[in-house]
Amino acid sequence: MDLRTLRYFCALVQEGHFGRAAAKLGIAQPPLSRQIQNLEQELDVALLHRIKKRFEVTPAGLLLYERARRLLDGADQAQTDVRRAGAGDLGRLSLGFVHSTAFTILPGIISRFRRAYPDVELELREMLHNNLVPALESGSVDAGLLRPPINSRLLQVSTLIREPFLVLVPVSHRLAGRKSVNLKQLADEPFVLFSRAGSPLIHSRVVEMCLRAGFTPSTVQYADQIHTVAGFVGAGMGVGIAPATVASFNFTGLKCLQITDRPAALPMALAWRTGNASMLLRNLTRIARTAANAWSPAEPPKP
Amino acid sequence: MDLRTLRYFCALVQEGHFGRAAAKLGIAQPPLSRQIQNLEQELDVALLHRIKKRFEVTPAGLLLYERARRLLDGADQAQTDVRRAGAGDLGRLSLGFVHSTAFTILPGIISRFRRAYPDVELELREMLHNNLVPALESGSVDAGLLRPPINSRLLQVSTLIREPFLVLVPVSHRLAGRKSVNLKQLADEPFVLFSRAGSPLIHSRVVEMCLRAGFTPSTVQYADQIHTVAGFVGAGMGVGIAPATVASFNFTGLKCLQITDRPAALPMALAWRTGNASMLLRNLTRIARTAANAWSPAEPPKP
DNA sequence: GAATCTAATACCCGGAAGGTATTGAGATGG
DNA sequence: CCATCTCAATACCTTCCGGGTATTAGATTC
Repeated sequence: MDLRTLRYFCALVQEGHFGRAAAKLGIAQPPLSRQIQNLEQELDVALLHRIKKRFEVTPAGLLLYERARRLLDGADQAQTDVRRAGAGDLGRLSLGFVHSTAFTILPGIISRFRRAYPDVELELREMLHNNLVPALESGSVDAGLLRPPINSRLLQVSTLIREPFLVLVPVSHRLAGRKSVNLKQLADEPFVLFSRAGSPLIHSRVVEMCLRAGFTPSTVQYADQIHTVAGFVGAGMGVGIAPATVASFNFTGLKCLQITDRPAALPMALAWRTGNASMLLRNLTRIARTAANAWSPAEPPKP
Repeated sequence: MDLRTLRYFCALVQEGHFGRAAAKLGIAQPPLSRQIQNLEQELDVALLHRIKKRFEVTPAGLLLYERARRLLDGADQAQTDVRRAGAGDLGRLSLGFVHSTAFTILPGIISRFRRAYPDVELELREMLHNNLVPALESGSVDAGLLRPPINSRLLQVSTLIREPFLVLVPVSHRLAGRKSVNLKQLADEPFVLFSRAGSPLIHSRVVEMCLRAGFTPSTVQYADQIHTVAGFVGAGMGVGIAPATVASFNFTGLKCLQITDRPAALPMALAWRTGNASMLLRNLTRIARTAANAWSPAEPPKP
């Protein structure tokens, strides 16, 4: 009992006529007659009540017809779904991300991906960097948004955006009126710094760029996240250095100034396991690059 | 995409190994490899991620596996169900019956049939004789329990039981002590008669047997149903003649006497449309005959 | 590096599915 | 009432697909 035979039987029941059913199926009438006979023989059931060169469908035949219809519909559906899954516009994709991406590149990726692939279930999981990397390696997460450097030979990394740093000063600060500033001008300022524990990468980058400018920042306060840093600076506790995303939040009480030293920007990357050929992933990386191109640090996330 | 191919693919996914899957399927390994390749080609989807002589199932493959499992299960189920339907122990059967059978042969048939064929939905429809016959002819009812004569060339009739008639007398009656009675002895009695309108067959039979015994029954009261007749007799309104089933009700105030004249018994038959080869119907007729053999007029219906 | 295991490839064979021609039984219409 | 038409079944042929065996190529293991 294969699907072709069932298709034949359904056509026959629908048409009520061997010749028309055969024509509809694109075959000749004798093969259809034989297939139906074989089916009846295989099931050992009279599906048709043949009476005077015509026939009516027996109750068993009617039952088979209903079941066969459902099976055929299911098979068609399965086929199209599998095709779609293979093309990457049906399925499930889990995307891990570190907290800071939620304010930069992630929203644009999500909305674009959802629009382009509404039938892909995009599972979003906020994770710490150090948990996300092994999750990617093990395959429990398909793709991850996180900051390089990523030291794993199993993962492929594609940098999406590079966020420049900005200097934050309270509105009352002597430098608040300027558009840009040289780091050396901040040598004697009290600093609100990203903490080593909460944001080790940014912490080291900020300290490093200050050292390169010739001074060690004198820390008045540590903070874990960008909002906290901005809040402290806005409260007049000191100056700060933060990724450019901070400008898009419109915090009150502070000004954002460009840095003439042009220290190395902070990259944000998409990472996935090497050899993952899934079209879902491929589509996500494409979408991510598109979103990255449309992203600008000073503006709120685009659709 | 036919069921065989899906079966192959499922086995492969389950075994995770071409050789073992092929062995399980009872075929050699090369044909299996080829079938899977053909399937991938037909769907234009990579179902397996082949990596170093081993493979893992892609998301699309996993989706196909799930769908295929369901389809295969559905096909198996359909096959067994259709076989059962063909054998007559799965399906739906409608049985029409006239009121009077509900106290005689019908209960035994129902309980036996339900026990023997629990998966056949037995649809019971009480109908008037004159509606039941055309319903049988049109096929809207598969079988009918009713009293001959049935004048329809389209229907086949099988008499199940023959109910003798009994005489009913009030307990205070002069004949109440006897076991049997000759009809002639009732010539001058007031009669409670089945009405011509409500029970034409019994009415005519009773009148006929009285005429044959040499008298016309003088009617004191008409009644439509057996309960009413028995009630009136029990109330002392007169004597009556009724089918033997009356004895099984244990009405108070009356006695049931056999009739030495032995008038023709009242038949009850099963009827169905000629040429209906349904196994459901065949099973029902067999059950009905069994139930009829076990039936006795004086006792309450047997299981 | 030899042995072994696994999937893929090459090639052959048999059977099943499809096609054409025909039959035979009913229905139809003049 | 007979000729014709219709429709499913039968007979027979052809083709192609599924399965088998033998072999190859690549990877792992001892």
